[in-house]
Amino acid sequence: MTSFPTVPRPSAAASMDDVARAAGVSTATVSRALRGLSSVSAATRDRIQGVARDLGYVASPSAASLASGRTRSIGLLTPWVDRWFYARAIDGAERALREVGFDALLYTFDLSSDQSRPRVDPSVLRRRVDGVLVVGMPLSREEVASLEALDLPLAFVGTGRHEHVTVRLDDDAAGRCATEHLLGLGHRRIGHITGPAGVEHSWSPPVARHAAWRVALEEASVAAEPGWAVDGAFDVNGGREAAHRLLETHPEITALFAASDEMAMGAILAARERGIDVPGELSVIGIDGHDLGELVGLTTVAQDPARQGGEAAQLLLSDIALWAVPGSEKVSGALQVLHPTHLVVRSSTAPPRQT
Amino acid sequence: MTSFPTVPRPSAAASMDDVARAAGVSTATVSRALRGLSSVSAATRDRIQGVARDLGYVASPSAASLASGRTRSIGLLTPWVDRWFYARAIDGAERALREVGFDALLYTFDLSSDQSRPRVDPSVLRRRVDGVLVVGMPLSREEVASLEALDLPLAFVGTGRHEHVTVRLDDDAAGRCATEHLLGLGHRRIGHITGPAGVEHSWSPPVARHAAWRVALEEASVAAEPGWAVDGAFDVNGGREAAHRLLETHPEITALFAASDEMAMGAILAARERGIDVPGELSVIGIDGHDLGELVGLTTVAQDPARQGGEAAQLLLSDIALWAVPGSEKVSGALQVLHPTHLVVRSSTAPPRQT
DNA sequence: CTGTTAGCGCCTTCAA
DNA sequence: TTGAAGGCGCTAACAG
Repeated sequence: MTSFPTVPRPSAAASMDDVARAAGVSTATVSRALRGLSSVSAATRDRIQGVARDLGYVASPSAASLASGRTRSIGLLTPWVDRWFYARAIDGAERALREVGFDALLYTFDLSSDQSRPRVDPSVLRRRVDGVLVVGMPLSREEVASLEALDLPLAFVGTGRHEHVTVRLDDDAAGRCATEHLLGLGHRRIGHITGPAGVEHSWSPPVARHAAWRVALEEASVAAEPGWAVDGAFDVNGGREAAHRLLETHPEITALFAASDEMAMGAILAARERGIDVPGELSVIGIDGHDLGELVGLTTVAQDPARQGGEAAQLLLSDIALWAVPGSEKVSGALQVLHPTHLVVRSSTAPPRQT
Repeated sequence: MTSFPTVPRPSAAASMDDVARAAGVSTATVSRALRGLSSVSAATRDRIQGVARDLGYVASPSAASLASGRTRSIGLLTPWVDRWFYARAIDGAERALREVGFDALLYTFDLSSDQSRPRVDPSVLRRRVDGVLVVGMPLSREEVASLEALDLPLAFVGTGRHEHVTVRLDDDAAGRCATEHLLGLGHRRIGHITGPAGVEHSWSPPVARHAAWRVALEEASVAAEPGWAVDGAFDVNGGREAAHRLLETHPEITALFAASDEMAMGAILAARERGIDVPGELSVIGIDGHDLGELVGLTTVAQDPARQGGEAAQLLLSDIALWAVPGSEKVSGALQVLHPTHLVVRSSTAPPRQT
């Protein structure tokens, strides 16, 4: 962070004093009236509101924060704002916050595949937000600890440990749904593209989906080859590369379950590049319900990230409301909210070709 | 409360007073040292920084804002955070701001096609941000006026009137590039899908691209039928519907230039639905360089919204730095920055079929 | 180069 | 139900 020039700025906006003077009351009463506290008579409240409107009065958030200790804003922590799930979750969260007059502060952190991401240093959030919403960011244990050290309400969307408030889809159900769709079509040799290698937390979406795939196969009495599951980066190119690897080493595969739609799209590109017909020779299914899945006729297990983001924001807000109320700190302590998914069948899946 | 082995948590809210006391100086000196003002000896500065670090001191943004009148944050105004251009522009802007320690406040506004969008009411921004960055949002004249009434530095990305600081691609050049690519392949009957009906501002991207299409055709001595240009919503379905209308009424078209990649993708879907081969019977080109254009082999004129967002943020920051400095208010007054584009040829365009 | 002194604009006890 | 007064934590003159 480099230093930034500072200069004085003229302020010409109406202050609470102006309103108080014009309404013939004290600033304390103005403050109470404008915040809707009950201890103000309806008559004076209305008068004050009228005066405030006429004067175009807008409270200074800085002054209010300084005096009250609450900022009415929350920090949105995310590695990307320009990916499908993240963008939609952020959108949902922002709308829910705006609804109740909370600001959304965007904090993106580099999360490159080369692990060189700067550690999330949440100290900048101190005194700046009333709570933190982590959007789909896989955090290390140390990062989570430093977030918790802020002693602020915390919520997670899309991924998160069980000891936190977390809103996500049911990864197990989604993974089974996808796999069972393929099994139901008659496939037996079903490959899987999971997330990046090295992630083994059970609360990580790709890990849970991977496990669901394995269980679904077992339940169908299909003995999965070890090589049928390959890892890849969680985007189109990651899916493409992974699919190439898989199809190279295991051409017997007739169907493929990718842990995300973007990876599934990558897999479809890879199949095309190898001259493999989808769904004639290879069925492909993903998870997400990506808007552009239709471009390649992608069958998928759809979710609604915006709703998840909105609900997580609301949970966070209620935690914030309870914050500092004695004896009620851990109300929603470790709440896990699982959002529903639904199968969207398009043209990337079909029964296996009879050979 | 019983004693319990707790993680050594950073001291609960060390204030500037604590740092001053521990360093044996006044708070004024701490303030100066920590902000990197030159009027502090290197020795005391280092000492103060050390003490601050040891104490885990983090300045209160509210107090700093209240005292200085500057918030070190900017408002990001946008209709959507979950569309390709917007998400990437926001990402670029956020990173540029974070770089210099500025916060990005996200403000989304509904911009539904039914015109029922709530007017942008910028009064909430008063005293809350040092500047406003409008991302690709077509604002009415009244909305712009109310923004200007804030008397804050203002910048636009992707769209904006000439009297403002605006960063965008060269719509004219991009539109010509796309059209001339089709002309160069030998097409003469070239349709165009522009933006929503009713928008006629020359500073609007779809309008400028439409004009470029018309001029390019004229220069090639092609007399465009009036019906060759159709309007549509700026997304996949808008493009799809528009393409259906166009192909229904003007089947003689052999190529199609859509004002955005998402509309172009929609057009490709429409062609598929009508059994029209792309590029065999119909070439399609868009503008954007959307990540997923590759899924349908979309030829496009690519831009980099993240860079545009970043540059707009920097221009805004320099305007903020100059704010209230006598005689320098309008330095970048009406700066128009045009970013380059480049043609990406894939498989959705080809010479017209010989008939 | 450093300290002193006032606020910035609001919230929040405490009294009335 | 209202008012008076004291901060919240920091910055910005002005001295020295």
